[in-house]
Amino acid sequence: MNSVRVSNRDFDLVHTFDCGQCFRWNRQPDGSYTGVAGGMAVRLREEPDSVVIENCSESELASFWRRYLDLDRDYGEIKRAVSINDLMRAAVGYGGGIRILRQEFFEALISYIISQNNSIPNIKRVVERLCAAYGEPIETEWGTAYSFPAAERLAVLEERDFRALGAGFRDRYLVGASRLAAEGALDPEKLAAMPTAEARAELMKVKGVGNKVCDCVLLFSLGKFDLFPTDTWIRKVMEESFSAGSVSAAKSAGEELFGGYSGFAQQYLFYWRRERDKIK
DNA sequence: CACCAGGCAAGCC
DNA sequence: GGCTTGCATGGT
Repeated sequence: MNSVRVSNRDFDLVHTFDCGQCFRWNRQPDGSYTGVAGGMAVRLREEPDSVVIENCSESELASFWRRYLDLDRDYGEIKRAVSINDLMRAAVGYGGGIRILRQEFFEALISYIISQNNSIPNIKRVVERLCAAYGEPIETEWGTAYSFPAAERLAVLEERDFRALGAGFRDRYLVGASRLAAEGALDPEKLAAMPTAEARAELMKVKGVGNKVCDCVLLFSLGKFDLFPTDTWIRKVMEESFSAGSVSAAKSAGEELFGGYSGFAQQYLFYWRRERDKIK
């Protein structure tokens, strides 16, 4: 099996894959992470001076994984820029190996619709069932993996099919979003090219996509780093540390404080605050 | 049993 | 614009 080696500078597998931005990267007993993207299944492993990507060729690294893993961005610069106070220095110190993945648009859209009023373990469970039921199988050395289903595949489903996967009341949103995407009404390249505010307005026309889901999709799949997705955890931390209590106040405060680095700051804060709560 | 989980739409004001 | 309520499902 071929593998490639990349720098581990500002890149930690636990931080990146368990910070909450993605739902389909799974930590293995040996500490490696397996996942699927771009129709490819790979395994990442940390070594003392590098990260090894297994089941990946140099050309696959160059054409896909380098961008997906955001390996060409200078996170040292980002971390300096968002370290505006003691809280942010603590959060950056805690999750300093986070990289914002460039996830595929349709996968992010469906996953974050499922995420609303849901718990992360349950989100992962439902997404995994969706892939096992409707994705393409990929045979690997560590078992059968499944790609995230194409929009065309999900567009023929009915509400009851999503309900059978445990999606609950989000079933009708998933039907609608899948059909819109399959029709080409949601073109990720067009959305990516739009100014952030316009892309938000466009994506929020989808039923089941509100402020928070919209921001997560645009941040985690289209690189709209000027967004500060504000969920219960971020609202909490902004209330505690920046006295911005409401969701809208927290979001605008975050975006004013961090500007084009809002998405990175949000992710350091989210990971730090949520892990801190877990330990207690 | 109640309450919460990476919220949202609809119905009010 | 902002506020309230119901919502499938699984966990504590």
